[in-house]
Amino acid sequence: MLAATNPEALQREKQKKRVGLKDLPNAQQGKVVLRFAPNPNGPLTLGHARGVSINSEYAKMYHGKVVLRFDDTDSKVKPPMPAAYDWIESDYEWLTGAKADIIIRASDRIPLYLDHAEQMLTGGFGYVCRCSAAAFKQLRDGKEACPCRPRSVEDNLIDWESMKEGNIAEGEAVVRVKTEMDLPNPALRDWPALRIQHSTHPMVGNRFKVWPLLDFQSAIEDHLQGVTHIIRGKDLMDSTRKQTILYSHFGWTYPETLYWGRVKVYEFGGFSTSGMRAEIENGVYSGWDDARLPTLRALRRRGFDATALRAFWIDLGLTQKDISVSLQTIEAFNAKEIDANCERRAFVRNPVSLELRTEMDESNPMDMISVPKHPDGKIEGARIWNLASQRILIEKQDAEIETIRLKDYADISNINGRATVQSWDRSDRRPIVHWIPENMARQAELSIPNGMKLHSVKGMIEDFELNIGQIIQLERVGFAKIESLADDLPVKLIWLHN
RNA sequence: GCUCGUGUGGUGUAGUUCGGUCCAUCAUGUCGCCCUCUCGAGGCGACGACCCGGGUUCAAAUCCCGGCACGAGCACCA
Repeated sequence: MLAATNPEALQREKQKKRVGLKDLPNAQQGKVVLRFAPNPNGPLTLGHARGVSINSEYAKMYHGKVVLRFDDTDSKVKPPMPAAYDWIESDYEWLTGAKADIIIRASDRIPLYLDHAEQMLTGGFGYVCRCSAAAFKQLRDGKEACPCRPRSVEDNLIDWESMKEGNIAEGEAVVRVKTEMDLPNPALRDWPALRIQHSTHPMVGNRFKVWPLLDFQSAIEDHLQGVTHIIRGKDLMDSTRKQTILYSHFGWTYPETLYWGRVKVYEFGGFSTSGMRAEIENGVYSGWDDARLPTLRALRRRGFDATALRAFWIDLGLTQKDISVSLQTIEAFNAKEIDANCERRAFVRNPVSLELRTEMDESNPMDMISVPKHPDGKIEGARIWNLASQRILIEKQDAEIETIRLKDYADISNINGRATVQSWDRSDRRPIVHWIPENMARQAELSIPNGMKLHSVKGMIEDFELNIGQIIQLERVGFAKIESLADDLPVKLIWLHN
């Protein structure tokens, strides 16, 4: 019966998960222009990485471009940080493997915005408003137009010139975009486009007295750059609506707009750049690359891989849900990415020294052994261990077990600090432990970020071809990166993940 | 309060446009087993979800109505 009504239902296939990002609406190959527009008030964080990853991935899918735009039009509330421009450019490059196609700073382009503001005034779809913010809000909430609204273009232009000259004090005037005053959403009614700021901008000084607000600057610049698709947080949905009104005043077509929800990573909480900045200044954190911070610089320092990070964000995709993810998931992506490139080394925490009694005989005269750099042979070569000293180190915990197998070497019994070889081959199912010959061991300190704290684990590391910056997998411990190798000091390791 | 948005296993995601191929995908997680050599690795397996209530229909995760929950915006910040 089913066969008659719906033949295909008989041979149902398991469905597949779509891989990669959804198609962009109304996108043409080679013509897509996207943008990533951070505020340069610090380096990029894990949260920004979502924007960078998704925008650059779409650009790749459609052979389009990404505009990296610094939205630095406020020098009072969120003053830009001069060093952050370069940081962000290099963070972007690290993450995507290439520089952004176009890089611009809003603060370099103020005349363009002022010019459009003037067009708006001349065109009669904007006006200079001299009401106080509070007074305007009250009128707006009552759907009433403010007294400045019906003034003539000429009067507006006169005030506009005074604003630009610096003859009107901050807060005394603002340029508004005309909308319907009875719009259901009060946030949209005659929204402010430019305001007066007499403070000094760190990049361009005090050349300009009038500065555009984000909604205006961003709208004009998107048009100037030919942006076809905007991907932004859903907290900016009202921006889209405001800007759409402005676009129709100018006779432009608004770009396709997509949104994402808020992301929280359990281990880090939110990502407030200004919050981190304050904590760094207070000495709570050592710097932007402090291992406890969710900045890209900190993650990079710990050994997170850019490809893995991108893969993680692309897998999450673009949804409007507010989500909480675990760092563990990111770590799983990272482990998959780096495992094949990480050599293995032994790191013995809380080392206990044992005397190794081998009773060398014909069958096993070796005092040199070789252990693979990677268990699957994904990395060529071996680590050569010299057993001349006849003393070995194992972890205290492992020393409490009487019969163990020294990984890649021998089954032993451990009685009163004496390790006696029982068999070279694996003879039973005793636990396998990692170990190192004492003469191959070097002091090391592993630093493990754990929430707000930074734990330190001391131990001895296998001293075989260690290099600064190298990410290794400590056998039975996890991934770590070598931070420093000073001659007389313990090797410094920074923890990555399991 | 007003405006807007979102609800699929512990977490994240696919599927929702055009109802049947979905007793619902994949990843992560948890648990278990295996391992001729990392028991915090690797292999295998199991667990676990369509917010609720109605309606339309032969058939609803998918369409309609009504609830509920959560989130965001309502700055002369970005």
